[in-house]
Formats: sequence, structure tokens, C-alpha cells
Amino acid sequence: MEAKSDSAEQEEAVKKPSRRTFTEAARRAQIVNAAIEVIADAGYAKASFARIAREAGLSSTGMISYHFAGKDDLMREVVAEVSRVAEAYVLPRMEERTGARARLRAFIEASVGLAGAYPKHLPAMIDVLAHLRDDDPSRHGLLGTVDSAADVQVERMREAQRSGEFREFDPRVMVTAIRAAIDATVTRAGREPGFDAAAAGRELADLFDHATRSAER
Amino acid sequence: MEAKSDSAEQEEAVKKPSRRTFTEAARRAQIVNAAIEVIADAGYAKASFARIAREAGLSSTGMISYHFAGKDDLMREVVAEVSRVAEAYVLPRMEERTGARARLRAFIEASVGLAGAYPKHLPAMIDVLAHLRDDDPSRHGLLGTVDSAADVQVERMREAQRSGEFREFDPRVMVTAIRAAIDATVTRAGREPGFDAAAAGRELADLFDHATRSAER
Amino acid sequence: MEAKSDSAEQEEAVKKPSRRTFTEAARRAQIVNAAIEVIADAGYAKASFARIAREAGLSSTGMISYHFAGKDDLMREVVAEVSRVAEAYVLPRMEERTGARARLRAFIEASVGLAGAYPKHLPAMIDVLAHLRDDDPSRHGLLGTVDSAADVQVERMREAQRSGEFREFDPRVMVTAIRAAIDATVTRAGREPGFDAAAAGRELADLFDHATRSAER
Amino acid sequence: MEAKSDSAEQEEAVKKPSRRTFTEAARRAQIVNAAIEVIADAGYAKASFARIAREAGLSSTGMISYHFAGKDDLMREVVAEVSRVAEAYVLPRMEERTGARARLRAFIEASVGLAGAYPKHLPAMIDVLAHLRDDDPSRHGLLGTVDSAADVQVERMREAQRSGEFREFDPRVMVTAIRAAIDATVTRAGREPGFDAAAAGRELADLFDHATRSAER
DNA sequence: AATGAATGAGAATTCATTCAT
DNA sequence: GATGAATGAATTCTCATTCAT
Repeated sequence: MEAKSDSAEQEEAVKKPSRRTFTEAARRAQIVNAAIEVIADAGYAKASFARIAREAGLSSTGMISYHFAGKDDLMREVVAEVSRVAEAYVLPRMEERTGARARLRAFIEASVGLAGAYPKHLPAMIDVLAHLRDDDPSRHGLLGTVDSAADVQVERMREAQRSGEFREFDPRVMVTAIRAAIDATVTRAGREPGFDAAAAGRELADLFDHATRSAER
Repeated sequence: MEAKSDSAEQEEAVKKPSRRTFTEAARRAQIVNAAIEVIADAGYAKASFARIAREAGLSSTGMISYHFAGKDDLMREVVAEVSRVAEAYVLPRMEERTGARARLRAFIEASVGLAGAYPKHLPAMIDVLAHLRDDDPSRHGLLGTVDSAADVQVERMREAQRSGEFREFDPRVMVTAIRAAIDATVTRAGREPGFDAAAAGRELADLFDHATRSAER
Repeated sequence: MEAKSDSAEQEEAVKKPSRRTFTEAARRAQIVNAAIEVIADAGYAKASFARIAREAGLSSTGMISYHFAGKDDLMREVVAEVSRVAEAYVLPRMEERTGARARLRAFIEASVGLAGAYPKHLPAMIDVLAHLRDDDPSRHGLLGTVDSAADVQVERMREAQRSGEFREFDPRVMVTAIRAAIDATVTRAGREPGFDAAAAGRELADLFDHATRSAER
Repeated sequence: MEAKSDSAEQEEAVKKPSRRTFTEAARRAQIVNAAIEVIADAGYAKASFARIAREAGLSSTGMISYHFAGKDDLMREVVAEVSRVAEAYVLPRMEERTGARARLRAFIEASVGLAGAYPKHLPAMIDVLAHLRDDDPSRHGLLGTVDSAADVQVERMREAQRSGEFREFDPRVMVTAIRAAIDATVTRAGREPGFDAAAAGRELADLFDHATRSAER
């Protein structure tokens, strides 16, 4: 389940994974955030180095190639950054609740709420991940974080089913559906001007509460 | 002989909408199907005319430009074709059921089942639609079919809520969630080799049955 | 000064110069007029077969290739047609005057006036001729008519100089200047909406009357 | 970070208008001169990036796109360069004369004489400007210089008419005629091998001296 | 550590022309 | 006589990446 060793290639792909100076890290962060901005605004397809460099206020695309091993490397960093931000936002909000139902509700509402705090982040990541293909060599690295998060969710659901809090269902299908529903809602929130994200978050939480809870009250 | 340039351009956007030869229709269909294949396999981003032409067994990309007014025109046709196929597959399966619950179930199962019969179609359309941006001029034309289908579903749900068959919820959020869940499941089906689409379809149907039905039996 | 014999090529270039059926002639005329229209409106550079065919109401560009040996052939016909029309318009108006001065004035005013009667013709021809290059094989054929008309004018001027009606000057430079001034004025007339062509014609005639007449009244 | 897309595009039309490197400036000049060469020799229609790149000794057309925002940008620069050269050649020669007649004569002779010093420049510019159409978005930018130069000439003529040095005539028609005559003569000079440009310049100057001067000495 | 210049492959599209029917 | 289909070369332009400085 981890990034196994097609390693020679794999390691080269991430530039200097250790030992990075401060300015280098700052530059990378600057570029990553510009990339998130551009991807969210113009879509992955139009997120060329040229456009990202312009957004970041850099004079040439060479700058980006200098700091990242390639487009894959940059995109990996985009996904990692968004994952980091999302986790920092969602996890605490889940942990202040108890019980599987309350936590699922918190997860969904926080995920949608994230779109209010960081409107570009989730759409950008969704767009990047949507472009991964089976044959893409960076696929495993990129999906690692996301997949393992999903695995955690699946495991939590299984536990809630064993405890009787959730009814019987295929947890993988459920997790897929929840993820997809959140993403679609966040995307709509970004597109439709007057969209009430908080309300939609509550609606989604209700939806999946009904979908998951066991019949016996 | 008058200033006709504006409307001329406008009309050209869709090439010769009426009166098409038999061979032309055949070629167009051949190209559209090749496009669906390529988009599903390699993604919209890599679905260049060159690749589509190769898939279709054509000697040059000029052929595609000859039969379609542009990439937009081709993509519009891809969406239209998939919509046509999907409707022909799903609608009859819904109509042989009665009651909102049974029909919703039929809709979901048929939609996922479609992935068995036409594994490339839905993923291709999803990919095309995902690339539409707000500023894209072809946006409205392409989304017309899809949006109006969603509107119909929303209206059906409102009715089922009035009749007491469905509980109270925001039907737009629900429709968005259902569509997203189906799409994500179909996409997974296309990617994961041993994926049991029929079972996943039943699971999804259960999920949204629980999510929509009113508490009082 | 005539079309000499690079003949094999030259003869092939003009399709079936003799023995043309009535419908063929009609089709050719239709296409030539469409070409004039398009060249005047959009410029020579954008006067593709596709655009001309559309203007002519033809369904395919093949039609044009069928009736003309090539683009050169069509353009030659455009020049010939405009020359024919111009001559038919200008010559009678010159011949009803006597004296070199009156005739020059009539020539200029009629040439500019032609722009009122056939606003597209002269601009189209100017544009076609402007695209001829020295190495262009169709150059001689196309310029034949035009050059010989210029030669006639030069000769007339020489005569008027001998008779004392015109002052001494280089008649070739004068003819070049007159032609260029007429063309530029006609072009302006086509472009500027409120342009008073008749007045400009009289101004031009005055201009070249002053420029040519001998001092002694 | 705001909606900057509109203005960004707008700005891009002219690439990096300020702050250009030395080598960049050199490359641009090299390309512009190659373009002038090609346009004069082969015509605007055949002045493709490929041909210009070959003339400039560049390995790829991408180079040109790298240094210019597009074909418009390059052509704008061609016009600007020729204008610059022409002004530097003509103005001093006018300023060492006094009186409207002498200055007009100097203007015409210098303009034609320019063809001796820079035989390709004027024909290239004429060809570029001839391809501008009313609907061309780059029209204003390109014609700005040229039109304003014409306006200055018109104003000068009006003054000379008030002072009695020039007879009464429509100065716009006159300026148009002069410009057209110069251009046609320069074009002929470029085409006809033995053409005596200096003599033709004197002839043209005579011509317009007669055409403009007032009768009373 | 940074940068501007260069590269060459690949993109969509338009073009005049040919050909079988 | 006429037509629609096909062709393949050529067009401008964008792209990620490399390299010398």
C-alpha cells in the first residue's frame, strides 16, 4: 500500500527530499500556492508553468523547473499541501465530538466548511487528482495520502458497524460516495455565487446520517 | 451580400447542423466513438486530435477538423452521444417501476449498470464536463442536457416529498450527491479490475434509499 | 510585352480557353463575382476557396477547383473581369470629351466614380495585384492587361506633351502617380463611411490637371 | 490574487514592454530585420514564421514566438522600425529647408531616396499596412504612427494655404495622393532593376509642386 | 541560488487540390 | 457535369524542460 521501490526513478522524481534551505522552502511554498490559485481558477488543463510563474510573480518558468523536478513533482506538492491544510482543519473539529455519528457529521460539515476558509484548495486538489491516469507513474505517490485517509475512514466505519451504531453496508462504497458528494458540493460552492455552503454542509451531513445510522434508535 | 459575417461565424460553430450525408454521419460517429475511447483511456487532457485520429484509424488530424467545426464541436457530440446512450439505457429501466423509491433505486442501479454495458461512455463524459470552466463559451450548450436532466430529478423529488414518500431535505443537494456518487463509483469500476459494479449499484441504491425515504413507514 | 511561350505550362494554367459551355461560363462568372466580394470585404489573404465558395452559395471548394485550374487562374479571371468592367465604365466617359486635359480629368473622375457603381471591384483588383511577386509565374499574364493600359496612357501623354498641351515631365512617373492616387482614394472611399467620392474625384482631377498642364495658358 | 485575467491578457499583447535585456533586444532586432527582408522579397502573405526564422538563421519558429507575443506583435515592430528609420532619414532633410514648397519637395525626394538607402524597408511596411482590415484589432496600434504623421502633413498644408503659398485644395486628398505616389514609386524602384530612384524623386517633387503651389508667383 | 534564452515536440486549424462516384 | 470526401502540407502558437552564465 505504500510507495514501493520503482525506487531509482521514484527518488529522483522528488528533488532533494532532505536538506532543504529556508529560502528554497519559501520559494517552493510560493510556487505551490500560486499553482493552487491557478488550478482552481483556470483548471488543471490551463495550469501551465508559464501561468503559474506569472501568478507567483516569477519572471521565467525556468524558476519552477529549478525548484521542482518536473510537473509531477509540483502537483504532488500541491496535493500534499492541500492534504495538510485539510487535515489541520478537519481533524480537530472531528475530535471534539464523540460517537461515530457525530464524528461523521463533523467530518462532512468541516470538509464543506473548509471551502469557506480555503476556497481554492479543495477544488485545486480535486482537479489534480481527476487527471491521474492508471499508467501515470506518479499515481501511487499522489494517491498515497488520499487513499490512506480513505482507509482510515473505512476502518472507522467498520468499527461503528460492529458497535451497532451504523447499519450494515459496504463501507468502501459509502466512503466513496461521501467523498464524491463533498467534492461536488465544494465545487458547486466555488462556482455558484450565492451558494450557502454551511447549509449545504448540514444537508449533506443529514443525508449521510440517514444513510449510515442503524434503524433501531 | 450584406454584412453576414457575424451570423455566419455563429452558424459555423456547429457544422452543417442539418442535412448531413450518410457517409458523413458514419465518419462523425466513428470519430466520436474513438474520442470516447481515448478520453476514457488517456483522459481529456491527452485526447488530442492526433490521438483520436490514430484510434479511429484516420490518416490525419485534418480529417477531424473537416468533419467537426472544432474541438468544442467534437466534445459537444461526445456528451450528446453519451447522454443519448445513457438515457436509452436508464429511462426504460425506471419506467417499469412505480413509486418514487423504486424509481430512484432503478435510476441508480441502471446508471451504475450502464458502466458494465458501456464502460468508457460515462467516464468520458465526466471527464469532458469536468473541464468546462465558467468562462467557457461552450459551457451552456454542453451543460444544457445535463442540467435539465438534473432539474427533472429535482422536481420529481419535490413531488415525492409532497406525497410524503420522501422526507424533507434539499433536493438539489441530494441530486448533486447522487450524481457525484454514481460518477465516482463508475469511475472506480473502470479503474479497479475486479470491481463488482452490480453490487456497488445495489449498495448505492440502498444508501440513497435510506437517505431519502420518510421515517414513517 | 505579350504572354510569350513558357507556353506548355502557361496554356495548361488556363483551363480550356476555348469552347466553353453556357452553364460553365455562368458558374465561372458566379464564382468570380463571389471572389471579388470576398477579396474586397476580407482581403486577399483571407480569400480562401472555402470563403469564396460560401459566398457563392456552393457546397464545396471542389466546385471551384473544378471550374478553375487553380487559384492563379481564378485570380487572373478576377483581374480580367474588373478590367472589363472598368474599361466599359471609363472609356465612354473619356471619349465624349476632347483634348488631353479634359480627357485626363474624365479618366480620373470616372475611375473614382466607378467606386460608386461597383464599390468592390477596384479594391478587389488592387488587392490581387498587390500580391503579385516578381517570381510569380502568373505575373505576366495578370499584368498584361494593366500594363498595356498604362502604356496607352503613357503614349497619350507623350502626344499631349508634343502638342504643347502638357508640360514636360516623365510620363511613366506621372501615370504611376495617377494610378496610385486613384487606387488609394478608392480604397479610402470603401473604408470611410461618409467619404464623398465624387468630390474627391474632382479634387484629384484638379490636382493632376495642375500637375500636367503646360504653364502658358 | 484578484480577477486579473482581463488585464493580464491585454498586457501580454505586447511582450514585456519595459525592461528588456540586451540579448533580447538584439534578438528582436535580428528577427525584425529578417521579417522586413522576407516581407519585401516574398510578400506579407508568404512571410511565415518559418520563412522568417530561416532568414534570421534561427533553428525554430518557436524562437520567434518566444520573443514576440504573436504575429501582430512582430508586425507592429516591423512598422515601428521602418517608421523610425524613415523619420530619421526624412526629417533632417526637411528641416534644412525653409518654406512649404521647399519642404514638400524635400519630403518627397527624401522619401523616395530612402528607397536607395533602405530598399526593403518601405515596401515591407506598405505590404504590412495593406493587410490591415477595418475589423483587425491591431489596426489602431499600427496605424497610430502613420495616421498621426498624415495629420501633421495635413495641418502643415492648411497653414501654407492660409499664407498663400499653396493654392486651395482638399489637403487630405492631396496627402493621400502624395503618400500613394511615393509608395508606388518606391515599390517600382524595388522591382525594376535599372530604375533611377533619384530622378523619379525629382519628377514626383515637380509633380506635386505644380499641383500645390498657388498661381500668383 | 537564480535566470533568461533556447529548444523541439506537439497542439488545433486552414488550405488548395485530388479523386471516386 | 458536379459533388462530397479525403489528403497532407503548412500555419501560428504553447508547452515543459535544459543549459550556460
